[in-house]
Parts: sequence; C-alpha cells; structure tokens
Amino acid sequence: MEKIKITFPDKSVKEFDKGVTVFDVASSISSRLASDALVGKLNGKYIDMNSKIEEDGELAILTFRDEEGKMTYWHSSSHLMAHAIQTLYPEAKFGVGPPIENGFYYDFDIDTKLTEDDLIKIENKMLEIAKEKNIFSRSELSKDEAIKLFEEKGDQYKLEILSELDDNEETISIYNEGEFTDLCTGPHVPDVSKIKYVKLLSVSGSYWRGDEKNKQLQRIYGITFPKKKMLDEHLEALEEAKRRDHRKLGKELELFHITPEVGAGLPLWLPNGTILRETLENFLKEEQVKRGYQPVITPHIGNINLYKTSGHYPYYKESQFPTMTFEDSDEEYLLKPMNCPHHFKIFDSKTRSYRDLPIRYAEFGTVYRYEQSGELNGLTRVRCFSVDDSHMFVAQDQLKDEICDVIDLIQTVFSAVGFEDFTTELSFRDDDNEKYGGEIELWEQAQKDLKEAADQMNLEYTIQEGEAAFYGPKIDFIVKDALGRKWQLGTVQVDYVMPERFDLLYVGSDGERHRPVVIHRAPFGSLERFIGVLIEHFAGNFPTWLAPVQAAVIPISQNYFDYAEEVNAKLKENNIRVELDKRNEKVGFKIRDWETKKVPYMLIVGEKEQNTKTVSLRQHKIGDLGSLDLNDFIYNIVDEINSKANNNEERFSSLKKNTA
RNA sequence: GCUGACGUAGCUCAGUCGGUAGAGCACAUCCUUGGUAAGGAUGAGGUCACCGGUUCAAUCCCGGUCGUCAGCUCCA
Repeated sequence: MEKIKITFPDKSVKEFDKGVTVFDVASSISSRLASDALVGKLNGKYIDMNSKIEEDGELAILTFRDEEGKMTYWHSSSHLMAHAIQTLYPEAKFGVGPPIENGFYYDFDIDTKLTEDDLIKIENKMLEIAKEKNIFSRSELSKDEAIKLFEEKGDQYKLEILSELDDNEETISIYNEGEFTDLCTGPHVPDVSKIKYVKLLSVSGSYWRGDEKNKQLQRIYGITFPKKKMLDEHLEALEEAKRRDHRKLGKELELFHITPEVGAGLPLWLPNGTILRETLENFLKEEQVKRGYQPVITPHIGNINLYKTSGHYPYYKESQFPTMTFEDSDEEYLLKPMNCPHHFKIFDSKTRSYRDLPIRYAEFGTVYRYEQSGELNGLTRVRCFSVDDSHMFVAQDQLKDEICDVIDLIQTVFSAVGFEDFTTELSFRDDDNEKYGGEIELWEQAQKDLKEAADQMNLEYTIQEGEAAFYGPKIDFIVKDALGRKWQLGTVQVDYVMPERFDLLYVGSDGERHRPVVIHRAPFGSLERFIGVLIEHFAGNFPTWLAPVQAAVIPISQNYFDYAEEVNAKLKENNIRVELDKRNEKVGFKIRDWETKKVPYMLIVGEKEQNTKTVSLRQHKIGDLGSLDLNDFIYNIVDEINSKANNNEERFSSLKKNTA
C-alpha cells in the first residue's frame, strides 16, 4: 500500500495509507477528536471528513472550537433547517443559506407567511430530522446535470445561481442529506446528528440577491450548538444585549426621549443625556483648541442652490426633508443635510493666503436627513443629528500631516471613552460606478494620501472598494452595538471635488491662485449615534467624568440634613454633579434607588459622619467602602474626573480593607 | 421604502373567545426618622395609538394611517 505523509498544525508528521479519510486520521489521534471533528483543512482547502486524502499535505482537523469548524457546523445547520422547511412546506423554493458570525440563515420562497410561532415547529422538525443521523454526501456533476436536477425540483433561484456558474472553472457540487439536496460547494459536517441544540431567532423579509427590485423572500435566522451549555450561554448573551440596549437604558436613565408627537427619529435630549453630551462636546472642544481648530456656527437651513452647487441635490432628494418655499418668492431652502457648504462659504468669505492654511473650522452642526422609516433605530439612526464636524482647508503638501493629526484625534477620543473594539475601513472608489465625480488622478492621489496616513499611524484597516463618498475616499471607524450591528462613528474624508465645485481658492507664495484640498472629519461622527453606542458600551455605568449624577448624598434621617447640606455644598463647590436625597425614605430604599440609577458614588451621612466630618462611601456595583474624610473623597473624585478615568474599581478599594 | 410581528396608565406588563379595563413600579398626601439594594396606609392617573367599517354594542373583528421592533434595502 502506497503511503502518504500528513503534517499536522503542530508540525508533527505521520504516515498514512494513501486514500485515508480525514475521519480515519482523526480516529488515529483520539476517539474524542474523531467524534468532535467536523471538517478538515487540507493544504488550505476545506474538505469533508469522509474525503480521501491522496497525497502528502498539511492537515488540520477542525471542531466546533475552531472558527472554521463553527462555520461548517452552522452551514450544515442551515441545510438542516432548509430540510425541515421543505418537509413542512413542500412548495418551498430555496435561495441561499450561509453561515454568519453568530449562526446562519436561509432565504426561501413559500406562500405562507411565517410567524415566530412557526419557528418552533421548524425547530422541532429540525431536531426530529437530526435524530435520523442522515449523512451529508457530496456529489460532483456537470452543469447540465445540475440544471436538470434543479429544474425537476423547480428551484428557480438555484437555477439562477447555476446559470451564472462557469463549469469549466468551478466544480459544481451538490450535497445530499436524507430527502434534501442542495447546490453547495461544502464542506459539511459528517452527519446531521452532530447538530444537537437549535434556536431559531427571527423571521423577516429579504430581497432575493439583496436587490430591492427582486422578489422578497422570507429569511429565518437561527443558531445551533453541539452542547446545551453553549446554547444557554448564547441565549444569556442575547439577554444581556437586551439589558444593554441604549433604547431601554436611555429611558431608564432618562437620557433621551423619542415620541411620534415630535416626530419619528427626532430625539429629545433630557437633562441627564444633555450633561453626557455636553461633557463629550467640551472634551472634544478642548482637544480641538489644542490642535488649532476654530469654532464656527452656521444656520440650520440653507438656500437650495448650495446643495445644487455641491451636487448633493437632487441625487439625494429622497433622503432630504422637503424644500421650504414661499408664495411670493422663488427662493427655496433646505433643512441642511450636511454642514460642508456652509463651512465652504465661510472659507470663501474673503481672500485666503497660503499663510492661513491649514484652516480648520469646527462646529457641532445639526443636520437633518429623511431616513427611510424602516431604518430608524433609537439614537443610532435618526433624522436629526449633530455632527462634530470640521472642514479643513489644506494645501496639497499639508494633506498627509493633517490626516495623521485627525487620526490621532480620533484615537484620542476613542481611547478616552474606552472604545478598544473597533475596526477601520478605507473606502475607495470603484471604476464602474458613475456616482464618483472628479478626475481619476485626484482620486488616486487622495486614496494614496489616505492610505499613507493610515499606514503612518499604524492603523489596521480593510479596504472597501466602491464604498467611498461621491466626492472622495474616506477612513471610517466602526464599532458594534450590543446586538452586534455595526455602526460607523468617526470618519475622515479627503475631498478634491467640492473645492472645485465651490471654486475655493487661496493665493500661494507664487502669487497665483491655487485650489485647497478639503478634509471632512468627525471623530464622534454623530453625537447621537456615538452616545447610543457609548451607552451600550458602558451598559449605562458611565465613568465618573461622564456620569450625569456623580454622587448622591444620603442622610440617615432628617436629623443630619444640616451636615448633608454641608457635604452637598462642598461637592458643588468642587464642580461635582451631586444630588442631595432628602426624600422621606429609609437608607436602604435610597441606596437601591441610586444604585439602579447607576450613580458612581453614594455618600451616606449620619451621626458618626457628622461628628467626624467624614462620609460613609458606597461605590456603584462594589458596595460599602466604609468611611473616609470628606476632603479625601473630594480630592480623589476630582482627580478621577479630571483624569477622565474609565475605571475606578481600585481607587477607593484600600478603604474597604481598613473597615473590614 | 419592503416583509413580518407588535401598539392597554409615566415605565414594565396582565386582561377582555365583542358588553368602555387591572397589577407592580413611578407619582401625590399622610404615618413612620429609619445605618448600606424596596417600611406602611390612602389617593390620583387610561377616548385600550389614530381614522374609518361591520355590529344593538368595538380596546377586542376588518381596512387604512402613524409609530415601535427584527431583518432586507438605503445611508451625503
């Protein structure tokens, strides 16, 4: 028997008979691995467990613990779900059903509109089929054979996919599992019984191939696990996400309020939310002053010609509030959907010299965009929001340094609030999209500048072709919300187009007129979205410098109101946001109440504290820390606030030992 | 915008298989002056999202509108 050499990820090499299956190899290592193994990776290619290995190679045997193993598992799960749907709804036509970051989905076309209740039925059917232990078997066939097969099944969507495949280049394969056959490149887990625990999460509409001109199919999202504990943990994580949801916390902590009586997507900032927002604004303003920005203020509306000049109108007409017109005048105004034109006009208000550059105008500019109703989402997608906008007018040779400074500013902002888990995308143009204006050379220059700046600042990024703004490429900073949805926050955009359209010029050292380059940038992006994500990031437990109420003074009874007033006044003198709780309630009640309001510190004062000029300190989520000198507390909390500390767990903890 | 689900007190929710509604929390008043996560009593609070239709009668059934949620699409 001919032998082959297999190299494992730990670089060990073992010999096997030629034609050995991945499963055999796994069995030779351990029976545990043989039973956990889901898929093999031979020389970088994923293969089924029962695939025969015919030549030497590097083999990894993957289980659910591996990311790729998980993907295979969920991919197979989507087939199992499709199988269950086919059994329950024989008329079903199937679209696509891939694994995703957390689970899988399958798109299908059936006449009945499914509801959440139907999901249970499908779940049960899946578990029933899983028990049959059908194996996933692969067969390869010619395009004609495949077309014939799916014509017989009447699967028009599969036929559409097939018609676009080139069978000279790609092997066409199908996978069969029990009664269910699907066009699929694989690989799959050995048999359906590997899928043990199933939770179907939601059903919704989804356009075939993501094109709204196409028919809307139904999509079911689900997730599966080999162990019950994993499913329980996943469901618990979903519950936690619900608890962190900024829409829920925004209500509970009285940060903002959205009511249809004002308008969908038009948030009202309540006092607590306003403190949070203004604290962030002031922080950024200080940073911007250090970096040579000049504050400006512009109106909320503008003459429509501004947007005709910029090119935003009429291409984005659908996402604008309607224009304002007057009976006795031809003038038309628009609620401003962006701040750029106003800032351009400030630049253009007098002759600029190269000596003035870079010019950096900054404004927390409120803009209005008529987002589609189905897109509105708490604070993260609204119709009125404030951008921490700046437009910077620079000479070409200043561009890269300016971009670097902006990236540095965004990093400063993100690290101040403890955003560590973000991704960065460079969005470039693609050649065949007609939305992109301006000359190709300028675009290439801009993309080169951005990329060089990103590299110089050691950003780790991915490049997104065709995602650029119509006027230029950009760098976006993206974070995920509690539910795992991605939101773009900070952005830096290079723009050679608008200076042209607005005919912006400065006088160079040569006495000639030159075109500045514009950088659009916003570290927060929109205050609304940023704060929405921030609420979820901290789960409402804001660091002291951001907390709307930083400390609550709780007198034990009326007898200690005088001292409580004294403590309250002293904290106020030190600019600490403090509330004195004189309600006619017991201490336990008040503690519970302030705890649910997530206030960082509670200062409990009674006879003992009054006599010794101390406070009994209780820290949010940590509990009673014993008493300390009022002045010591003030010194520490002021230091904590001024340093914008994101973590105060250790700050007062030494006290606890003293009193224990 | 599309598909589906949902909309009952400030909040979280129950309820009515068609006969105009209820709890807990929050709020107000009173009693209680209490030492580290809910003291007690009383009270006020709702055109059951809105507009039509069916019906003797609609919060409940039907249609539309608005809004919310999930996903799709979109996102200057």
